[in-house]
Amino acid sequence: MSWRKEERRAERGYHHGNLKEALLQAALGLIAEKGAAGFTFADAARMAGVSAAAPYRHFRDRDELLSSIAQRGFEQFEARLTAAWDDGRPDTVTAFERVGRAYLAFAREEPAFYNAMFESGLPIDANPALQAASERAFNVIRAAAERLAALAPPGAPRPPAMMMALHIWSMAHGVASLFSRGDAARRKLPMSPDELLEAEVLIYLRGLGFPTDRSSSAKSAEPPPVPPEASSGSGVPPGGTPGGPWGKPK
Amino acid sequence: MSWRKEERRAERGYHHGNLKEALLQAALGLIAEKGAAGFTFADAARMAGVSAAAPYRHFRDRDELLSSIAQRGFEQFEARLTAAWDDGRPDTVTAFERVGRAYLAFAREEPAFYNAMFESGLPIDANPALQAASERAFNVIRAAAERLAALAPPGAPRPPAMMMALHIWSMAHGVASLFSRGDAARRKLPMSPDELLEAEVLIYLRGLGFPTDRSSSAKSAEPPPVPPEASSGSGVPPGGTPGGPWGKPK
DNA sequence: CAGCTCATGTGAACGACTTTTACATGAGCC
DNA sequence: GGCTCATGTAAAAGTCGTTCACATGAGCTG
Repeated sequence: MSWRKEERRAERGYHHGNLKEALLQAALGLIAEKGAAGFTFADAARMAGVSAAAPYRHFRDRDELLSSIAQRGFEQFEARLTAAWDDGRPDTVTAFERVGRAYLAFAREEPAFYNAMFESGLPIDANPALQAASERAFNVIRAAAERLAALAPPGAPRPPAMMMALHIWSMAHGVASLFSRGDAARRKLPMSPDELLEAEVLIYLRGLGFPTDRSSSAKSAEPPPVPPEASSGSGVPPGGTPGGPWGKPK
Repeated sequence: MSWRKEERRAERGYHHGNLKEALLQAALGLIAEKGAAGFTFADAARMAGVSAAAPYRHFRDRDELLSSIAQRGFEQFEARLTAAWDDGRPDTVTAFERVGRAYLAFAREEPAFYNAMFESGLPIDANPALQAASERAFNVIRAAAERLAALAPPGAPRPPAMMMALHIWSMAHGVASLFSRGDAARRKLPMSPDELLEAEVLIYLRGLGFPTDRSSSAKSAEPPPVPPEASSGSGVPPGGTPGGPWGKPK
């Protein structure tokens, strides 16, 4: 009937038991609340109920805590993008769009992670592990772009997948940074950030010669695994809105 | 033969004479060097040769100095975008491209301003003057988009200028944030940020139905078929490179 | 169980920063 | 010449990041 280690330690004697994790969680909350710049090492310690010196047993300094959070962020980011991509189902363009929305959703729903990853000003390429994690996340977009490029329409030249990936990334990051968070999010837009990005990507893909209408999707030589009956999934409809990527052309 | 005020004061007696300006300049240098997060009020004071309390005669607090810099940044930004736009000369698309490059050039050449404006985490919409300045800068892009939308090709529906402007802004900001500065700028790209953005915008415009080739400028409303000859061009020719917005279609 | 050891936490201390307060200086005006 | 007010200084309080010597106690070893 003896308690297991974690449970006993959680009752906080002299030794905290989970301090590292507790600090990470506390920091996550603080960053979400006040930004990575305003986040304070001492505050995290206080929130975990330990002295200001305790965190140094688990992190070399404040920056290492921040890096740890960014690292986790990139891992979760990668996971979400991978899930959204779902190996290109039901069709490549739809899945691609879903990745874009997942990007925005992550920026919106995980402001602390996003902040640590992209807005904290910490030198990503100084930390190999961090850089690798960010690389893995980007590779999801890259792989998706690869698949998209592979089914380039017959008439058009095949665009370099790497370039497409960088373009899509910059669009998603730009929209997320400018409109989907904190400051400028209040800027009154004619459409939601999700719609804005979706339209942007669709127009871009059309510019590359991809058919972006579900109706005209399965023409030439690519795998259309799914009949055109659109799943009425929740959230944003998977295709472009009827009438082109933007609402009312008139 | 008496010296004029400024000159006498510049010799620094008890009163500095230009402290406000000196602090702004010092801060600009410090931010360019160590980022807005690392910039320190005390350091700026030291650099100006005054005590740590002196700056409080000119700025309510550290944030107000930062806001002042961001404000100036937006003003210079607007000026540069306006100059780049040059009222749409010699033709709308060319001028539009130039605005994009001006955006990146500003981010690259004025890292301190750009940092204060977009990466310092200060609440832009909390300061009406700042918000207005940022609005004015954006309006340059908006006006350019308006002109572009006005000459929409006959076949295609006319895209909302506001949406176009937001799209272009997000592209420029995304490329600048991700690839054109500090951290991830080291990420090895297949092309320069300038080329990346140019291709992105050109593909986007083509997606809207705009002719993006100078040669076939006033034709019809479809993506022009591309001859397979690829230019291995260096530099960034102002139009789309012949052979499409990217280098080697192959 | 005694005792050892090492990971983990504490408290005190240092220097730097932000901001406030009381005081000093001197430029411009009568 | 003297007044006054903008602009500077020094000192102090409070916070942070960080280090160091020391305390605690969990888990092993016998």
